[in-house]
Amino acid sequence: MSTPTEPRRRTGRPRRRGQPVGDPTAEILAAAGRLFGELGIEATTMSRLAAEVGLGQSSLYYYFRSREEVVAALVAEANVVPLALIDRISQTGASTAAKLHRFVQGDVEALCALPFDINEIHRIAGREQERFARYWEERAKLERRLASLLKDGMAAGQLRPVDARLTTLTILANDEGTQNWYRLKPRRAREAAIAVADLTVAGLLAPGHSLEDVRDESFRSSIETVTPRSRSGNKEETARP
Amino acid sequence: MSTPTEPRRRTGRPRRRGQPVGDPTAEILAAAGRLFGELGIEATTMSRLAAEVGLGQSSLYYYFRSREEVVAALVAEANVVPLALIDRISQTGASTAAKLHRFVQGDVEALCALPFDINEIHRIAGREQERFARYWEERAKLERRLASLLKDGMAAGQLRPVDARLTTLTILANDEGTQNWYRLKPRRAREAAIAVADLTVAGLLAPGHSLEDVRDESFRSSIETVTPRSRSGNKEETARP
DNA sequence: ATTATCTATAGATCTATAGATAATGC
DNA sequence: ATTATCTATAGATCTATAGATAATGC
Repeated sequence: MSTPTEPRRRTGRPRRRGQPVGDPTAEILAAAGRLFGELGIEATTMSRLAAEVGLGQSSLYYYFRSREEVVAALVAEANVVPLALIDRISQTGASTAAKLHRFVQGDVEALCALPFDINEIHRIAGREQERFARYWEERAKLERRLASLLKDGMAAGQLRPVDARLTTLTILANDEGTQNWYRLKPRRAREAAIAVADLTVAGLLAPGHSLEDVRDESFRSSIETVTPRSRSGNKEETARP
Repeated sequence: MSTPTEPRRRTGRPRRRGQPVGDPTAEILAAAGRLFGELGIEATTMSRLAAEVGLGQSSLYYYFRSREEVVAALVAEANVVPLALIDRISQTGASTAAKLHRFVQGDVEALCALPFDINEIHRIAGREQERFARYWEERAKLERRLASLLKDGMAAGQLRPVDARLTTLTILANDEGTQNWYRLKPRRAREAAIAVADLTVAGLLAPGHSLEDVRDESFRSSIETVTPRSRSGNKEETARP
């Protein structure tokens, strides 16, 4: 519970095998994410998770009250990255279409960088609406942001008129569906992310606007932006070239 | 094992509670599909499934060698509907864009009509490539069909030039992602299916072609086609209005 | 005799708790 | 004394099998 700034010495009975770490909470969560992706959430047991971080099974209960709590901790993270992404892009001075292009590409890449299947998270969070109220609030926020982006674009005449809400849900669904096939394949994921962004933007541009122009603007504006969008939420990933 | 034409009398010890049925295999599979969707595949136990069809848990083993076999039987069905759909549409005389529109709309609707989460099926089938070889063959077939449809459209100048394979995968991923949000919500699913089809086709049309024209042709051609695309693969579904 | 079910249960997990124990810190 | 681990285990499942049994059919 103290500051994790330095690799501080910890007391307590030593582990039977394996290196003592600082606060293992983060390590446990990272391992859980990996295993959730590898084996599926339901199939990941506390024993397996403990083995992954070099602890005894029961030792996990020192850090998490229950298995459910581990799941909840990861569920909580799922909407954070896309929300931060759309916030950051919104502050940009780019045109709506370019913003949309950047969002879709970034969202697909971010989802693909998650170690677990976002669709499984949805399913689990969906089964217990109250328990995961926070999750659904953030999801709703994300939807509102994206919908208002679309409305801006329509008002400006850059996007053709569509049902903003329905299109929002479709776009997010597309991004998530793509995750299924390109998760943890950074190179192909980037390629796919651009393809999805192209398809989405081209599908929404009003007549007389060219996808090429939007792409150019999107890539240019994403370079100009200060940060190259750190994917630091995900330690396991090697940076793509 | 005999012909299921008439509600034939069955012998054997009677069920403790519940109606005797003809061959319960189909009923078991239908119930399994429903439960897989409701509880998730991993969380569906043989006890729960047995209860659902009014049998004792161990009686299921008279029809299926193992739990895995039940899963495999449902996995096997997942690609059948979209494959049949693209075959049927291909034989039509419509333009490529209209065919594409019809396929996407039909695919989304068909996926949404499945009682279970197609993404979960993918995950399970993906984990054991050899065991589900048949599944992946059919999937590959579906991809080939769709890719060649796209190539036709590009050759005819109706679609803008894109990477056919990458776009194929993107389209299928989009359809599947949509399933996550509209499964078992027939009305909204239809609306969403049209939205996805619109977005997809608009995103691929070459300059000078209008989405409106394609939509008109798509709807017209789908009415002209003999069958209104029975969804008979899925007995539980009530027809939508 | 054959069939389709049932009851009972072995064996394998899995979660979560109780309580012991080996470190460090005071 | 406090902390972080361990060992051991209760209690709850879950899958799959063995073997009994109540029907029908011959």
